[in-house]
Amino acid sequence: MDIRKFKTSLYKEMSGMTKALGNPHRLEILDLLAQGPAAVEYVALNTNLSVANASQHLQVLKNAFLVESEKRGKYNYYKLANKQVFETWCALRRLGFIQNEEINKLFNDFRKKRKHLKTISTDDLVKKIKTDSVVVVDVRPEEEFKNGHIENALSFPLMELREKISELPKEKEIVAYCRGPLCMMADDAVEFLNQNGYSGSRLEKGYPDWSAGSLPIERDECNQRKEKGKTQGSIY
Amino acid sequence: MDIRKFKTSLYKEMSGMTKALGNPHRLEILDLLAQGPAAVEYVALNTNLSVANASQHLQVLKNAFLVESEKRGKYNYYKLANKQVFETWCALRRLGFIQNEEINKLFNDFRKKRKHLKTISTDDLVKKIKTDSVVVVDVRPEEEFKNGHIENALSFPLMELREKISELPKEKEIVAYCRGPLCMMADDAVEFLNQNGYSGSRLEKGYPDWSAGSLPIERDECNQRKEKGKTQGSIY
DNA sequence: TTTTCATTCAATAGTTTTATTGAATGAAGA
DNA sequence: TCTTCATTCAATAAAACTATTGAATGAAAA
Repeated sequence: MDIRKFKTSLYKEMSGMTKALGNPHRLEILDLLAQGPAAVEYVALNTNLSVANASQHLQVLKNAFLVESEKRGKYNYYKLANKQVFETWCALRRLGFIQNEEINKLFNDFRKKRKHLKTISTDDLVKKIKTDSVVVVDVRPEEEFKNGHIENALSFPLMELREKISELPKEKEIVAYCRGPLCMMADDAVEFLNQNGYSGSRLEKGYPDWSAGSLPIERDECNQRKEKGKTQGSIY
Repeated sequence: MDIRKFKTSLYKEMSGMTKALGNPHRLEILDLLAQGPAAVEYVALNTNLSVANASQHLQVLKNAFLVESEKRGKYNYYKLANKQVFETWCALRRLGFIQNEEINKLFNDFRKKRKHLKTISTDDLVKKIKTDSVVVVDVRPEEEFKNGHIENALSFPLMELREKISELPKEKEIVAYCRGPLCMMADDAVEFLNQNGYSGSRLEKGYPDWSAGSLPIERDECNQRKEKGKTQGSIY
């Protein structure tokens, strides 16, 4: 039947996309690329994959039109193909938390172990920024900060927080944010801040969610440049 | 590293869901279940799968918490686990059409072959219903109509349209709708209507989209009942 | 030109997914 | 009780996916 063939082709083509999403590493890669363009080695470092393996996963995502690549100098930068990719990932993330008890448990158990850290919503942060009652701190690696960050946020990469913490004011609330709800960098930062007499809290979601909500951001002009050997892997 | 383990578990758990979505038959099943609860045999008939195979795919979806099942009499009815499942499927569908040229091509080629059929948006239909200038016709199988349909729509299953067409008024515009944008039943209906001197057009999306948009629907009171041997497979 | 090196390619073995088949289950009806 | 039959289960072979390894590519730098 003609219509059967059509439907078979259509759903098959659709599943090309969903198949590409059906792998834990590729989901993690998408979550990372939501921060901005990244080279293969950076992706590999931050996802605990070998370079060859990361490259292959990136190619799978590329063939499914979920990411695009662009050569800059000797690096090949991959990024999400468009906003809808991030929105779809958000829908999946939300679905996971609603439907899968195990995901909730994993998440809550992990966060509880690290004390009860204060969390604030995007709306609350917007209000607090208006009254100038908070300092917003971006704890992601500097590269990601440069690719785009919440307006007026300060870059305090988690790795450098120990050395730089004294630059922060003790009398203001410090709101830390990171890659997103599945990222624990902001939690680590808040715990460390609280231990040192600061009043810290974490933004519930991360930079990509903020940006997707059309809230004010800033971007480094010359984010093309990349110093030799400067690539800093995450500690995880 | 502790955080690495956590992330690995989290993304792995998430991929349980996306893996279940990574198969063309299961996408088609989800699209079908968006119409309402359906028994295994009905799913099998409408997706061109063997009963055993359909059952297995349904179980995969169930283990991923995407669908739920409920025994009624001797039938096992499966349905989408919640609204977010449909919303996620919509996000994926949208992504497919935005990103995948091949999907667009498939779709447009197929529709062009069947003449240029007039399509109207949900908003337009809402307006036209207010001015009472249209007759809305549900061309899905009767079972699906009974599970829920657009308010005041008439049930004209595609299979019975030929016999029942004379019951429709020639002076009003007839708007046909079906399962959704990937379903071609409404197209078939409109083509047949136009060939017979009616002024037909198809609603762009389908019943589940209408319902998800909180637009007015009706539901049969006694949709539990199912007459023996009444199960009508689609013609595809 | 030669060297360097980020990335990709190609081959492979191990694992997972898939469709098919026929049998088993078990609830409803006779 | 026995029969019916919608669904699930179990086994299997074919296909697809995955991580690993080491080599190949090819553009930038020396």
